[in-house]
Amino acid sequence: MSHSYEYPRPALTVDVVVFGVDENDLKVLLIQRGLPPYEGSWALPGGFVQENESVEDAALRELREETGVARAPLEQYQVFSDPERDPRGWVVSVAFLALVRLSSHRVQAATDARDAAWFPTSDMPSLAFDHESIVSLARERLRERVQRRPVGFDLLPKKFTLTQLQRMYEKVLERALDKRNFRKKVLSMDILIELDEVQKDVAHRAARLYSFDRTRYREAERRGLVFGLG
Amino acid sequence: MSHSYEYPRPALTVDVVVFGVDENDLKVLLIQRGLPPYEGSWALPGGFVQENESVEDAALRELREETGVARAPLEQYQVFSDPERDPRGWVVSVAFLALVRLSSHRVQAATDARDAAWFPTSDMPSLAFDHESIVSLARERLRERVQRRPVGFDLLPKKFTLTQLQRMYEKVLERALDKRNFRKKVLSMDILIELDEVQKDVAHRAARLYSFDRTRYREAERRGLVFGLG
DNA sequence: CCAAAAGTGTTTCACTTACACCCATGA
DNA sequence: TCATGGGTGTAAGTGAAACACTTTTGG
Repeated sequence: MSHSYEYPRPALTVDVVVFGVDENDLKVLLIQRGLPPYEGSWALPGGFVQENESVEDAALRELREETGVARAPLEQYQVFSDPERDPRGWVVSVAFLALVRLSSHRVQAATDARDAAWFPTSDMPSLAFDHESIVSLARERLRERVQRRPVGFDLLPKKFTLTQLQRMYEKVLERALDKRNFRKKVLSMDILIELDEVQKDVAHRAARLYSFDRTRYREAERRGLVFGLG
Repeated sequence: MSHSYEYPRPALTVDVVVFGVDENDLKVLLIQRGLPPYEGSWALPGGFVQENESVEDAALRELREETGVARAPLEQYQVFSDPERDPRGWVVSVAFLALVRLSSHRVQAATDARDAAWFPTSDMPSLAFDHESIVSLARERLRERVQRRPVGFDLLPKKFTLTQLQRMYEKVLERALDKRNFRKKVLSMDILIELDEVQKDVAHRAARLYSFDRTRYREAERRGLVFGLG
């Protein structure tokens, strides 16, 4: 390693794949570009990293600026650095995935973006740059992640039914799960709080609500629990 | 995202944590810096990414230049971007891990390096920059990786005994494994070729040699095998 | 009373774990 | 002949998977 100023430097960006789920779909938040290149195309939210911040800070900042999402668990998962990936020249991007409660956020187009909207993963427009590969790798990572870490709860409302939890897993994993086995397993981990509350406004028997208890999760983990679901 | 030339740019480097095992230890390849900052300190091999290459290319190139290792499976695992991490200023680094057959490589100090040597992970010097965190995260990743993907074979000679395989796992995972269960499991996957050859020059019964067959592994995977060991 | 989803246990099977002795070889 | 690691099988236990009916509620 020599003196850094001797070397040409890339532009450094972050791209964030923001996932949410509703009753029907796993969705990704996209923005429509307001500037060239790819003006008018849909793309991932993201932008340039600044000198006084880490890439994590930059991803959070862009998330706030472009989508109004104030805080979300973020995870860095891959650097995209093919020299040809950006027509403007040498632009290296760090990809993140973020999980949000779809219900709690109203999206808002911001700087540089003409529009912002949620798209079901099953029906997405074609994307600018190499953003399609970035999204498809993100889905892969999310699938792995959700099975081994209790991150799926970040996609649900704070209070949820076991059926909502199961549906979320089924959408992320893209396969059906057995109801009884699923419930048995989740409950046996002892990481949920059973609330004295049930669903409202449903045209059938109201389901019990639960919430994820991170403290209990950490305790269970110390006692030897290995989280695994799906 | 706006025009990239409007933005300040970081220097971009790669750092490679090269792992090897011998009969005694899990080891990491380090170089002793020949230039400031941290002149004389031990550090990870690595260097600046060039404009016409991806970070993967850069990692491979640095590996070749600094250690003589021509090809090794490389995996990107984290970006380190704390603005304070490098006293020279804004230097963002992409960390890789690489697995090599210790026996097949003679290390050689190269450009910018005063010396290069293998250190047991249990007895490493203190390192330049944030390289200690980079190494400790790499060990974590290696542990996860080796249990879920057949990458450990890259640390062994092409022909190995089941005991060597087990010892390698034990060093990486830092725990003892049961001999009979380990053998049963590995062999049941049907991904090894049992050679008509045995160990040479040992002062006891010579063990049978095996080799890993990637083609068979891929077939087994298509048939539904989920690799898991340890 | 009907539609819709909530809620609940048992059996089977596969896999993991624990465990100890004889064998082959070279010194 | 001894020291050193090589090589082997079984039984018990644990966790995963398959599977269907009754209950509650609102409309």
